[in-house]
Amino acid sequence: MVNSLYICIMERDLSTEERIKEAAKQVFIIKGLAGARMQEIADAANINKAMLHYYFRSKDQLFKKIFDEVIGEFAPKILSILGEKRPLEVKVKDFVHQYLDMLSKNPFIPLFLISELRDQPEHVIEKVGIKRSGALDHLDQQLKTEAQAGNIRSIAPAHFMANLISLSIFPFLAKPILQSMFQMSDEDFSSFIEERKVLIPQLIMSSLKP
Amino acid sequence: MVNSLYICIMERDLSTEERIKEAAKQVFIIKGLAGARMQEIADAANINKAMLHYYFRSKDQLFKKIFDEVIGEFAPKILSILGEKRPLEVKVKDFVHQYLDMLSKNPFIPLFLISELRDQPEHVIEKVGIKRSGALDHLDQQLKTEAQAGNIRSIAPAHFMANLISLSIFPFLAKPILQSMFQMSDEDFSSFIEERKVLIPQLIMSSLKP
DNA sequence: GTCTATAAAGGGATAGAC
DNA sequence: GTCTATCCCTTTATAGAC
Repeated sequence: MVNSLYICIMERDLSTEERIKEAAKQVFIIKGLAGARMQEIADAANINKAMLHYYFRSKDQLFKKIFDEVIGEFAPKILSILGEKRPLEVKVKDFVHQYLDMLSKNPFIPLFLISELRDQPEHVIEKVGIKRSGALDHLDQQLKTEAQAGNIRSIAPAHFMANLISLSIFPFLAKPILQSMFQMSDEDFSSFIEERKVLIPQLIMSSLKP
Repeated sequence: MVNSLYICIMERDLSTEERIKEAAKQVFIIKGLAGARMQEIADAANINKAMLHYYFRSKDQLFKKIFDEVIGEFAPKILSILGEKRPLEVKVKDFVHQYLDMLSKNPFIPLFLISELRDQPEHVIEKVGIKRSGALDHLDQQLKTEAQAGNIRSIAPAHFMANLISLSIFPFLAKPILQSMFQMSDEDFSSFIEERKVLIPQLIMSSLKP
C-alpha cells in the first residue's frame, strides 16, 4: 500500500527513475540520510526495493544524487540576486521576497542542507560553490562604495549576509517552536512569513542608516 | 581503542554512569539519534555496549535522558532574561551577550535541538515549556507600553523574538558555510561572533526607533 | 526492466559467567 | 558492576527467474 504521508508522485508520465528520485527527495528531505529507509522510498515511489539498487546501486549514491540536485537547484538562486547591479535596497527586498517564497514552498530544505553540513561540510561547500561566486565581490564593492558616499553605515559583508540569511531562514527551522510560543496555526505562520517579507528589508535597511 | 574524535572523558573520578552520559551527550549532539551508534558511545566512554543497556536499558531511553538534560540546561536561560523588569535595551544586550557566550561554548546545541524538532516536535516543545512561560507575557506588555509611550515602533512579539533568536543562533548553524564564504579561520569566526554581541543589539534597537 | 526471494551486514539488546 | 559471547531483528544489497 502506498504511504499517504507523501504527495502523490505516481503519475504514469514519469519514468521509473524519475519517480524514484521524486520519492527519495521527499523522504530524504524529511528524514535525513540516516533516518530514511530504502523501503519507505520504494513504497513512496510505488516500486520495490530492488529497483532502487538497480537504478542507483546504493543508498549513499542515491542520496548524493538527490542532495546534489536539491542543492544545485537552490544554491545558485541565493546569491545571484545580490550580485546584480541595482540599488542595495531593491536587491534586499527582492532577495527576501524570493527567498521566503521559495522556503514557503520547500520548508524542509534548510534543515536538510544544515543536517548534511554536519556530516559532510566539505561536500556541501563544494557543491554550493559560493566561495568562487563573483556576486559576493560585487556586494562587497557596493557596500564599500555606499559607505564612502555616506549613504549607509559601514558594515562587513559577512555580517550583512549573516543578518539577511539568518532572518530569512531561521523561522522555518524553528517553525514548531514559534507556533507553540505564539499559538500560531499554519495559516498564522504563513501570514507571519508574509509580514516578514516587508519587515526584514526594513530591519536591514534601517540598521544601515548613517 | 579509544576514539580520539571526542574529548577525553576518562577521568577516573567520574562514575561509570556519568562517563556514559558524557560520552552519549557528545555522540548524540554531533550525530543525532538516528546517526549515533551504541558502539561509538561505548567506545567514547571506554566501556562495552552491555553497560549502556545495564544503566539505561535502551538507546531511546538513553537519548531521552541526554536530551532532557541538555534542553533542561539551556532552555530556561533563553527566556528568563527577557522576562526581567528592566529597560528593553538592557535586556536585549544582556540576552544576546549571554546567548552567544553559551553557544560559543556549545556550538552543536542548536542543530541538536532543531534536528530533534523534526522527529519529535511535541516532545521538544513540552520540554522547552516556553508556552507557559510568563516571560513572554511580560515582554509582550513591555513592547506595548513602550510603543504607546512613543519610545519604540510597534512590533509583534513574535517578530521581535524571531529576529533576536534568528540573528543569534543561525550563524552557528551555518558556521562552515560562513567560514567558506568569507574565508574565516576558527579564530576569525570567534571574532565574528564577538562583533555580533554589539551588532545584534544595535540592529534590533535601531529598527525599533519610531 | 521488473519482480520474488534471499544473502549479508549492521546494530540494538540480552544471557550468563565472573 | 563489568565483561564476553551471542541472539535476533532491521535494513541494505544481490541473485536469479520472468
